[in-house]
Amino acid sequence: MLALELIASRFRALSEPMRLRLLNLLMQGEQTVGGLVEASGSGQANVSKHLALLRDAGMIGMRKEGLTTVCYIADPIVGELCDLMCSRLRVEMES
Amino acid sequence: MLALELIASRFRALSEPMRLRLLNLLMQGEQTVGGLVEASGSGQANVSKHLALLRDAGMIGMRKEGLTTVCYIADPIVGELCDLMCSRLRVEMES
DNA sequence: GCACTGTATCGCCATATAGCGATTTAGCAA
DNA sequence: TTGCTAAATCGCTATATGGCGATACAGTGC
Repeated sequence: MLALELIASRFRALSEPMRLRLLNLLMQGEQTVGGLVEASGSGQANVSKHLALLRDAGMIGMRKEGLTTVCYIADPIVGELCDLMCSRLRVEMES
Repeated sequence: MLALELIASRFRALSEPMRLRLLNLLMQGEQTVGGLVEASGSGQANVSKHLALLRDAGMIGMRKEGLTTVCYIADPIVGELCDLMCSRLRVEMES
């Protein structure tokens, strides 16, 4: 895959509100898929698909623990990118 | 618009290879739409649409100069985000 | 007025994907 | 084995969007 496509695909992983919500929840600590379903207010199938996409993008990790699957932030870039974007938006709001 | 949707829409603006290419070209200095069409190797209609999207996302600015339209990077976040993503990808490649 | 040029926009098609319910799969326990 | 639960996957629909050619619009010069 070309570099630009790789970069674009990672930005695309951050381009859905529901995925940002899931990442935000995970930034408070690791959680099970079920916990994320409940906390996000979305359907189980959707959350599962979004999490798989985030995993494929390398942003989160998942480990099986018996019946449940635990998710956690795997890429430190996630917080940095969101902080950068958020602080920039704050600047624009104020001006 | 909710904050998460705003943030998501800005990441989405960065989620297409062609738009990253246009931004990369503009990081070398401002250019006309026609110059970007030629340099990008894409069609005029597509480039125009991508540029309009980037403008709506606040990432570039455009000013009319006679017949031509000159585009320029308007948001300093563009370079930072791409640098961050690129350096992170380099780290992953090496490991 | 007319012609020419640079952009923007339109109409179309193909693809991607978010969301939903239903189903399947995997692991645990009786 | 059977049942139960958590998660993944399937099938589907609706929507969004990238790319294309054609067209419309706007600014310049004749």
